[in-house]
Amino acid sequence: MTNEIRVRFAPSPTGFVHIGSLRTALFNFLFARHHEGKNILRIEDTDQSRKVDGAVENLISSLERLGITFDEGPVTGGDKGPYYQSDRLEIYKKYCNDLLENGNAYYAFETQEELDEMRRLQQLEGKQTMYDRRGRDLSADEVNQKLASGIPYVIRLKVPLGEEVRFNDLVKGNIKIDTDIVDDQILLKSDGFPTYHLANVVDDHLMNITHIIRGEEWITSVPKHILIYRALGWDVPQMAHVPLILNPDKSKLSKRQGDVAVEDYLKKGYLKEALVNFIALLGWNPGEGEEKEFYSMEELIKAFTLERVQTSGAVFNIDKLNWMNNSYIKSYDIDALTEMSVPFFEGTGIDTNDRDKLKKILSAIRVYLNKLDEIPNHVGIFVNESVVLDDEKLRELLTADSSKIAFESLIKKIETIDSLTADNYKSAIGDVQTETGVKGKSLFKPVRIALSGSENGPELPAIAEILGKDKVLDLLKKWI
RNA sequence: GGUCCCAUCGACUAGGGGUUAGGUCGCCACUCUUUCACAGUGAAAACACGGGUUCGAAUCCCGUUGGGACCGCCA
Repeated sequence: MTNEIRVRFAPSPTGFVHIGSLRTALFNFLFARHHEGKNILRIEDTDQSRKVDGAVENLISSLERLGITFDEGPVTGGDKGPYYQSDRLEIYKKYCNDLLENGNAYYAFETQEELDEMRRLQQLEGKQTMYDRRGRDLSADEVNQKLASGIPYVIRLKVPLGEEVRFNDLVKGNIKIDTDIVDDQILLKSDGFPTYHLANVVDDHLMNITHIIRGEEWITSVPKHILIYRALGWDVPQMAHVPLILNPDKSKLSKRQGDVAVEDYLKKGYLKEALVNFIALLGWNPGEGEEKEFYSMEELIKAFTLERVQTSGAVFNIDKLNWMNNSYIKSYDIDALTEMSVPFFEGTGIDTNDRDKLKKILSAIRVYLNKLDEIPNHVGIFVNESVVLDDEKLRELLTADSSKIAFESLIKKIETIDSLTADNYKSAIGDVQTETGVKGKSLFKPVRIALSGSENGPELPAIAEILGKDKVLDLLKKWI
C-alpha cells in the first residue's frame, strides 16, 4: 500500500495529557480512521531532564480510555520502530553526519553564557533573537583543533540565506518565510541527543508519515524542518496546523486558569464520550449547515476532514462542556452509568454494594449532574438519619393542622404496604388527598420537607421508594 | 522588539458576492411540573474599523486596529 495515509501523535512524556494534546491526538486518530490509514504513537523523549516515570503508560491508558488507539507505537509495536526517540539515537547521529558531510550543518562551540549575551544584545537592538551564525566562519583546522581538545560542541543547521521557504498548510493555507530570519537551529545537543527538530524530521521520514497534524504553536518552526528535509533530499509530508485551544482570556490554554489534564476531567466525572464530542467540536465542525451537536466516535470518524478545521483559536468553554456532559449523563445506559459512578458514591454513607439502590438514586438525581463528582451534593437526603430544619417557617408548615392530618393519613396508608414503591406511594398519596381533602401545595410541600428536609429535589415517589417504608414512616411520625 | 498566524452574538460556530446573518452553550422571560431541575416556547445578543473592486460586500483585495503563537543545547 503505497498511498496509505500515515499520521503520528508525538508527545513528550511529561506525565499527563494536556487538553490541547488530546485534541491533536483526536484529530490524528480521526483523520487516520477516516482514510483507513495508520495512527502511530511516537514518544519524543529526547530531553533527558524532563523524563517522568510512568508517563508513557499513563498517556496511553488515558487516550485509550477515550477510544483513541494506535496502530503502531511503543506498546503495540510495528515495523518502523523503535518508537521511543531515546532508542533511536544512533539513527539521528548518522543523519546528522550526513548533513555535516554534505555541508548543510556545522559545528558550533559557544557556551550557554555566550549565547545568553548574544541574545541580550540582540534584544537591546530590537532584533529577533537568534544565533548569529558565527560558527560558520570557523576554519576546518579551528574546528578540528577544538574537537581534539574536547571542547563541548553542538551541531547546527546551515540555513541557506536570502531564500524564501514556502509551504501550503492544509488548514492555514500558503505560508512563506524568509530564510534570513530562520535560526541555524541546533540539530544535535552537546549531550549527543538530537533536538526535536532533527528527530522529528528524521522519524517522520523514516516512519513514512504522510500528514503532520499538530498544534499551531509549531508553525513557525516549519521552515527549519523543510530545510532539513531538503538538505537530506527527502520529500516533505503534508502539514496541517490546527489552531490553539484558548483560556477565556484568549491566551493559550494553561494550567493557571483551570484544569488542563485529561485525567483531571475524567476524575471529576466527565464522561469520555462527552469529552471527545466536546473537544472534537472545538476547532472543527462538519459545516454545510449541519446543526447536530452530538457525535459518537463513529460519526466523528465518518465526518472528519481537515478542510473543516477552523483557522482561528477556540476558547475552552467549561459551561458548554458541562451542558454536554449533563446531556450524556441523562441519556446514558443506567447500568453502565451506575458502574462508573461507584467511586463517586464512596464516602457518602451509601452502601456501594447495593447496586440496585445506587441505580435508583442515580435515576432520580442524574438530571442534576453536570459531572459525576457532584453526586455527593445530591445524595444527602437519602442517608440522613433525621431531618433537621433550621428554617422556622418550614417548621411551622410541618406542624400545621392540615399537615398533621395528611401525615397521619399517609402513615396509615403506608403501614399497609409491604414494600414501598414509587407507584404505590403515588396511589397512597392520592388516597390521602381524597380522604383528608388536603391537596396541592399544602400536601406535597410538607411531605417533601418531612422526607428530605428541603423544599426542592427529585420527584417525591422516587425519594420515597429509595428511602423505603421504615425510613419514610420514621420521618413522618416525627411530626404527629 | 522581530517573524508568522488569526478576526461573525459573551463563548463554540453556520453562511463565503444579493440571507429577516442560522444553530448550540450561557443569560432573561413564559409554559409544563406539588418544588428545584428537565423539557418546550420566546426574547436580548455578532459580521472590529477604514478604503477599494462590484449594480451589490459579512463574504474578494489592501491597509489599520486588536488578539494570539513563536523567537531555548524544551517539545
